[in-house]
Amino acid sequence: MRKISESTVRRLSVYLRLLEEFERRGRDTVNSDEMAVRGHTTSAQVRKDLSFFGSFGKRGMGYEVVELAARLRDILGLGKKYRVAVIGAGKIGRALVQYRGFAERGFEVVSVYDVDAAKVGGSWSGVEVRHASELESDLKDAPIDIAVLAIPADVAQRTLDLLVRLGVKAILNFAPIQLAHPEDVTVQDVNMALELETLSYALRNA
Amino acid sequence: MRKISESTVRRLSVYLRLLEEFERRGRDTVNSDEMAVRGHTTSAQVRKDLSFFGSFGKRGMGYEVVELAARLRDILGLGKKYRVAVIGAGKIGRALVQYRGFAERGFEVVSVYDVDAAKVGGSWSGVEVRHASELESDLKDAPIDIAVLAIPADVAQRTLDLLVRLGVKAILNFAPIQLAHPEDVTVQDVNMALELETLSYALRNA
DNA sequence: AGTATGTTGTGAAAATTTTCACAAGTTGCC
DNA sequence: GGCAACTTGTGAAAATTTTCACAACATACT
Repeated sequence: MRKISESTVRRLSVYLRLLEEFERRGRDTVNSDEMAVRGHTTSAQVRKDLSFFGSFGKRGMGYEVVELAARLRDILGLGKKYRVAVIGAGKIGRALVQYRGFAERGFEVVSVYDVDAAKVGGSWSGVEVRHASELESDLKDAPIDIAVLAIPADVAQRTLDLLVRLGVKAILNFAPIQLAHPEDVTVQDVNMALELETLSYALRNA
Repeated sequence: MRKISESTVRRLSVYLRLLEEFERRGRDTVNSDEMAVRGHTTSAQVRKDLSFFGSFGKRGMGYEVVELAARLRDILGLGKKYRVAVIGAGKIGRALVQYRGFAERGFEVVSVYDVDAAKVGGSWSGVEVRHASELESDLKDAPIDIAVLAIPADVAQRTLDLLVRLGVKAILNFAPIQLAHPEDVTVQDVNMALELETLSYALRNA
């Protein structure tokens, strides 16, 4: 398949969010223009994005909400459950474990790791906090699909290297640092400093 | 000034993070290639990004770390302090108020708002939790620069409309929904579902 | 059946972003 | 001073992404 750009994938995710809202409201069909307005894009862009994967609409009519949502979930790989490990039992780690949206979308947090003995052994919303030293043997017994790095910047690279060595291919990184990683490993950064600085730039140049 | 792309602004932010690390380590100079490797881009891209704003390097030598960092802070508008209000005293709101990186970069959280009477009146790290109904009069007395939306999706649009009416021009949105807003208002979305789905897509198509 | 209206899917054009490639400038060394 | 080694800054080329524009359908109504 032709390489799909990250922008397109992110927009598909946005479209899916809208479709889910329409599903809840019981709407039957939607057209590309409605999706565009909500996604801050254009109807041509919506149709082009979808066209990379097939032809899901009906000329003159638009798209069936339920069907298109199902197609998008399939395209985005949301058909299966993912096992997630959260590394770092600080505030971000805690907020993530408790975040309902995670489980709703099939991302199951199976364990939390930390180096702080005071936290190890506890249970957060039914998820056990384990010592970081057990990560290696745990992952050998029961591999995970996604690791969330919610640890300080100065240990993030080292931890990522370990995770890569243990075969993890997808990482959600909250540490405010750019991590080096092999090509076949996907790293998504969530970086508050970056978002704030983008706002700051916008304000300065308003 | 020629319109600068959001990609460029985000990369500048990434470069700044690296420069700050080098400042701490006491490094004097850096060249475009070192910045490129750490920012997952190319040296030509680094130089092009900087060239939109001026010419900060010295041929044959690279860039002075301290000077370039200062220039980037200026470009990104980090010279001034920003007054931030957090709307929503849930888990995300709490994590944000306690997040040190915020204050470090000159983003001062001046208050937190919620509708839950049980939370109102409390103090989080010295920041008072106030009732949402006071937002309007508070902002008239003491305007804020940035509002952080850490509230459920179904009240996010309504709240954004209010904030816009009160003159807020920059919003950091944690609600998993695309918000409509005037052109002169900047909205930055932090959307976990989106990041997870990007990872999911990558895993599926690995 | 024919006409009017609406909307998709998609090549082609336009716009934007990234990469290339090299002249110009800087330092260090002999 | 002259030569070698680097590295920036930047037009031009290449690649990618977005927008345009319209033929191809689909439905509803008379």
